[in-house]
Amino acid sequence: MTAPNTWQGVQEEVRRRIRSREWKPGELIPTETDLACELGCARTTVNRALRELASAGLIERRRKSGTRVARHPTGRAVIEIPLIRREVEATGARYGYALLSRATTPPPARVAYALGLPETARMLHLTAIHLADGAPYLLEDRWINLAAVPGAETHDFTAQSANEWLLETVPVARGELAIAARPCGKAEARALDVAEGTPLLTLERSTWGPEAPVTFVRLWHMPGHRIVSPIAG
Amino acid sequence: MTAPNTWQGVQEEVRRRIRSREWKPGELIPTETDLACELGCARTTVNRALRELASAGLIERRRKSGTRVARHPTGRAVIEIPLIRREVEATGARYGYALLSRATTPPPARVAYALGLPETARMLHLTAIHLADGAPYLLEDRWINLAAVPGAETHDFTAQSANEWLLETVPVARGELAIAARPCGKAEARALDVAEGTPLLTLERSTWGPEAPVTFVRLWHMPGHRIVSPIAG
DNA sequence: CATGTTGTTATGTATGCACATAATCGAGTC
DNA sequence: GACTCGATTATGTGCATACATAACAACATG
Repeated sequence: MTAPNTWQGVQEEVRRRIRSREWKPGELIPTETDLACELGCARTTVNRALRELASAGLIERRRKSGTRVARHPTGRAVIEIPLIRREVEATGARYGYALLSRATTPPPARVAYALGLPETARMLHLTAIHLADGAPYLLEDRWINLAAVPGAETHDFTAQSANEWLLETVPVARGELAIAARPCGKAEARALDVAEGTPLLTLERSTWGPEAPVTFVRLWHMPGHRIVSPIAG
Repeated sequence: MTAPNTWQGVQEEVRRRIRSREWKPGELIPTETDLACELGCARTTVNRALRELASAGLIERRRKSGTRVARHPTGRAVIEIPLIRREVEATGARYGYALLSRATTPPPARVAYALGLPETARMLHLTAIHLADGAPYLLEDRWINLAAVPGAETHDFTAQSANEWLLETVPVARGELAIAARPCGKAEARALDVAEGTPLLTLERSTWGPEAPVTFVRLWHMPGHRIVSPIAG
């Protein structure tokens, strides 16, 4: 084995030794210093290679104790959350958007709970549909916390989706995603032109700004929709 | 603002400037050298901070052109894929497992297609149920490529789930995850004790070894199951 | 005008060194 | 024996420097 001399090379070599069971799960691997010496590169280089492997979950590191091969390499899938418009356009289809309803009302319990807001909070409730080549693609059911985004009250959402407007307007600090399968209700059936009760994939996103909750949105996908992503390992 | 002097500090400062719109979306930010000078640290430190921000999607970097704030900060959710046993035990419940069926048959078209195998391939078909405190938790419908994992043919899967055995036995190179909502079929209804047609969340995983496809598995979750994960941003 | 050639520049990476930090081990003390 | 406290050690990080590489720009040449 010639010296790789790049952190990618080192990483590949370590991956190989793990795959080939040369280093078994749970086993301690050589120290950074030893590896650097063996592979003929600097410790910094080994460090970077191992650091990324650790964040990928392939190895576990603890100061002083050393580095060991993860016992149960817990795979992780990274799901990208693009703009819906981009998602549609990426399939080659023409994107369309229409606002279906708009109202300022207190949130239902499930929304208030998800955002940690009182049920008396003033919120803007929007429903909108996203189209691909004129056909329904996605139904959006959104609640915006007016205390956190006062501008939303006067903004016109008929041309641009709340999705895009919020991204441009409000800095997002953190969020949470929940994926579930739900039966299509009456309202969704009408909007998506689907039989009531059809299993639909729904995504729920809660997002928080630096201080206050910003928005909660439930997205209803069309029947058969799949979220696909590679698994890192 | 005192000099942070750590890459986390630099990162936080950059995040702050982006959040506060001091650097606007699409805008070019100072070069690493300039930032290092301004913040009173080495370029290496700035580089690390920016590198991680780029991989988080908050900024976009190109050689020579420089670094700019991402126009549409594409959030990403990281879904952990733990051992099912661990997932159950993490809820505090007692884990149980039972093999339901076992057969060596050629794969149906959808499985062959997902793995890129001919429909004449020899595969081991297993169905099994995972229990939490004795109640159905998850139905597993698995296909194993016997050409890639010959040992599976003689292995006894009544005690240990294929999930765990494969993880310990076969090195995994890459995989793909697909999430969908499906109506519960007749067989699933019987195994999970759920009404036929109920919307169920299904996960499909295809995994490949260094050379050949290893296994395809479809997991049927109980009604109402949610996959929850934080969104990085 | 089209096209290649050469600089310039910002990011990407490797290296040697120093010190920080956390965890572990073992000696010494009560 | 239990406990405290330091020595040891592996990882974590910062810095200065050097060179690599990609991309853009400006110039030169047919």
